Amino acid sequence: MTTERSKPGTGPRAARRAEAERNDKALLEAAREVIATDGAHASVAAIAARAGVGVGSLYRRYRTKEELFQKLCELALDAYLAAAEEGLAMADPWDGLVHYLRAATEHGTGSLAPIAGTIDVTPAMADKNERGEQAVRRLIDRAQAAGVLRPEITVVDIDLLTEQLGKSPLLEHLAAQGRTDLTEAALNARSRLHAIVFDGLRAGTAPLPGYPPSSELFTERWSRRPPTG
Amino acid sequence: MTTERSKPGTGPRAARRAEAERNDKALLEAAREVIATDGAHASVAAIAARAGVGVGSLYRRYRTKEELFQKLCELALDAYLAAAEEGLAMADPWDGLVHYLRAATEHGTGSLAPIAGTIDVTPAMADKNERGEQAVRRLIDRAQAAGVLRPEITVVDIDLLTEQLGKSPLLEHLAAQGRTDLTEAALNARSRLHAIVFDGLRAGTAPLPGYPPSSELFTERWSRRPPTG
DNA sequence: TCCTAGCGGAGCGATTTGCTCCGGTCAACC
DNA sequence: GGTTGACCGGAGCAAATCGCTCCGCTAGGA
Repeated sequence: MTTERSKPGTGPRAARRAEAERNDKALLEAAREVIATDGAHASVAAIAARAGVGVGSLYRRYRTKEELFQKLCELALDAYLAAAEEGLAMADPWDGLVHYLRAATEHGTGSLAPIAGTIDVTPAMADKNERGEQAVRRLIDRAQAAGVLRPEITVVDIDLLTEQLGKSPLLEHLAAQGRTDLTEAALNARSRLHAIVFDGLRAGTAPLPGYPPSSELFTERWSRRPPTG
Repeated sequence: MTTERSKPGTGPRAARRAEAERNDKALLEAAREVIATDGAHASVAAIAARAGVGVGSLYRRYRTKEELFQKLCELALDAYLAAAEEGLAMADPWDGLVHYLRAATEHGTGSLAPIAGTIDVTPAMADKNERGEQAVRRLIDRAQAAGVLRPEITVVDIDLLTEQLGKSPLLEHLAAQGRTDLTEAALNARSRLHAIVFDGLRAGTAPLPGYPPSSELFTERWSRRPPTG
């Protein structure tokens, strides 16, 4: 990961390096939060301020705003993939699926959907997305084979559900207002909603209405640039 | 409603009046759509353009951008109240609740949540909100008394659920891209998700986790102005 | 003591904002 | 046919905000 020249790790300027790394983490998290509340209009100044660093430090690490956003997406896709694989590692198919859904919706990475279409899709993003999708597919197949997940549910259904639940207007709004005292209550409220939805996913109820959604619904969103401006 | 001097209704300048009314309708619908995609940053120019009118016409009807947004909120609250009363008029308690949820989530009025906190709450808004809340409470009580709705669900649960489902990132994004060809497929996909959630609301499953959410979660969002700027 | 990697943020030009203001249009009257 | 006047669309304004550059400064290592 690091190009080694003259003692890395605990090398000469190790303290600076550590600070830089902390700043990078803060930057990425701040970006997620600001995008969650401001959408694609999120400004670099707001992101830097929230991270507690100067805009200069931001631009030393990312050549452009778009590059930062792309990095953010790649990390989110990594998180999805990791969550799906953790779910697959669990013995119970239902618990595995719920584990994935919880991880994918509760970490806040779903909030960066608004930047879809405003940045270019890097090869890394496409690859990570592909691998994540396959893992989720396995998760679904396994749960349906065990008869615990409604049989007519598709990957697209789950993807759309993840996106719908990943964004929490309430939490984002409270965060923007600085009402950290209500965060715990809001998290509790959200977990109740999610529990309702998970129960709705269980097999045993009447078939869903309509037809299985096409995967085009998802791919088209990222492949196009915004509508001519 | 109109100050009558020299024949109103089919009066002398009736044609102009009709055009003005059409413009007003278009303006309100355009505002909803633009807010859905751009959030609170939605610009008056974008709204006017989407409505197909000049900004001048917008400002003749609303003295300020905030006034337009307030009107929009009042209309949305009217729609909620009407939907709840329609639900109460239905014989079956479950069908009545689902009717309300569908109406409240599918009309797109939920998308204006992002402007919460950016505009002042008018007395009319507070009143309409109060009456709507009471109607929803009756809807919930009735369904729980009939044993068809999970007994631990509260008004706040339902309000949060309405907000969560009211915003459709997929539909808004496709609309922003002008992909009207995919709208029907997106509507189908959304109705499937909603069906899943409605099934999750039905009585007969294990109790929800956590504790009933406090109503403070909702009221606080509207009562405060944004965090000092 | 000096060196220098990395820092924060003032400031740049370009863009976008909410809003005003005015010339043009068209149905209704004389 | 000419006049009127309500209503329209959008050019244009000052102010705010944008992405990004640049530079003076701080603080650890030699």
